[in-house]
Amino acid sequence: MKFGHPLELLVRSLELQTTLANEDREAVLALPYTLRTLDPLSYLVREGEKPDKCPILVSGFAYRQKMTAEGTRQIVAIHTPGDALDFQNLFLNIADHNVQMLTRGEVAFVKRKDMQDLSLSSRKIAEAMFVKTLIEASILREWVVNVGRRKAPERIAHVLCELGARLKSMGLDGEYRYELPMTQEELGDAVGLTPVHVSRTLKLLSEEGLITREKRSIGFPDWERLCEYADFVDRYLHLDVRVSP
Amino acid sequence: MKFGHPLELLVRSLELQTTLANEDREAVLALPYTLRTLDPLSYLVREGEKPDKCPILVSGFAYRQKMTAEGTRQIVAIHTPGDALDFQNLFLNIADHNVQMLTRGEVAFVKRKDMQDLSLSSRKIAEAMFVKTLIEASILREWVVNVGRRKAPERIAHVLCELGARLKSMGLDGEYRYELPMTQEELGDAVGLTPVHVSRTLKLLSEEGLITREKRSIGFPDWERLCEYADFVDRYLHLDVRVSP
DNA sequence: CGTAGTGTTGAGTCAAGTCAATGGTTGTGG
DNA sequence: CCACAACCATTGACTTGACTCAACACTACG
Repeated sequence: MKFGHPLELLVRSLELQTTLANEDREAVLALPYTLRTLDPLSYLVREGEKPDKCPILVSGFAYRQKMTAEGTRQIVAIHTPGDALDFQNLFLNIADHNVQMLTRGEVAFVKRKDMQDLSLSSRKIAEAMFVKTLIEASILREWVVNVGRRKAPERIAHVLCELGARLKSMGLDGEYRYELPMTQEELGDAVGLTPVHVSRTLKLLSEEGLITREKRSIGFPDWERLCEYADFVDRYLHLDVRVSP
Repeated sequence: MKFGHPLELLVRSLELQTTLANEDREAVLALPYTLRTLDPLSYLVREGEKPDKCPILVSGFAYRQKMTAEGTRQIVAIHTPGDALDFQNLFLNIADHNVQMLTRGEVAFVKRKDMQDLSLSSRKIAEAMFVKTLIEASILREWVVNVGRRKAPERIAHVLCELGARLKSMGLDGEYRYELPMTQEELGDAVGLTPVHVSRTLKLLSEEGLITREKRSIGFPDWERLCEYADFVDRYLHLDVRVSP
């Protein structure tokens, strides 16, 4: 999929929940930015730092992460193209977690100041940003549930469902198949399991016929059944909910 | 601790991170509200519903919760007096989780419309609300880490630290002792453990001299040591961070 | 005084972790 | 173009942290 303007996906993402006026769309597309291609593991935000730029993911994947004192890592969010990676930093001065590239990909860096001005100039855009933040919080709540209360197979199935639903909502991948953008170790860090157990669990899921695998490409022979199995209900993604005008 | 006005704690809470002008403070205190005393388990927000009022916790404790299909419960947030319990609903139309009273307490209900008008009338207040939302998201990220990557003793110690730090920041309880506002079963639902294991773990923590217990009152003989043990670093609470003007 | 809601403790089980060896891929540099 | 290294995934054997089931004690309260 090709886009004329790197920020077009951001607009599309904002418009999933909010209706923007033409001038709002244009204001977003008029944002000055620097486009860079980054390798996996590149840091976009570092815990403890005060960032002055707002990165927007144009292609590839990124994730949010925190380390424990023991040295274990927990991935707390996965980001897909079109996601703004730090509305946070517009209003909080110190990053409380890290943001890194998951795959190779392009990022548009917008100056903190320009982003602030944009949100000040249009109430619609400010609202859209707020809504996006609320949805991120909603996803975090579901992750707490996932990690706190579901067993390994359901837990992994659940993130597979979430990723699939989110990719589909942005029109980013085929219907019932996508390329998992991470290693099993990273998947484990996202769901609070060890890589070994992730491997065994994926094997189990495909033995049950819930998924098919070919390298890192995951297929979903029966999407409904998998959602049922994983206790995946997409309400928390607020994909179809238009906010009142 | 006694307050003249039920919404005074909300103002104080907002002012932890933001500096409000006098007129902003007065605008908040001028909000029309209905004060009600609610029993434990009373629902303030129900998943799937579209709420038309914005509850603000005046006294007592509340929590956010989601149920899995299996019937297990996960508590995803605990709220202390002064917390607004749904800025969310100002901008998202369908609740994706439940909010309930944890203890008996008072709640001021503000009309959704009045709250929206307030956020429209003052940029400072809108910003303060946004900041509060971002901090809730930050706490959620730490909860994902807690539940996903820490073992039972550290995990429970961590929430004890968090509650202590938050209560202290609002001047709501003694220095190094507070009354735990929940049963061990509820504590377990907050950290993804069974009540039996919570009981054993609390016992272990007090045998290690990390906490003292008397009924539900928890004491902290060596706060620093407990924080160290629990890997508790309060940065994610953004307590002392004033946002730039 | 009985009952319901808590918290505690013990014994046994099970899910997930640990450690370790093996095999497949990819990419790189001689 | 091959050899090697680095990374990733898989599998087996064993350990352990947390769960389950069950019994019992304590308290508050009608």
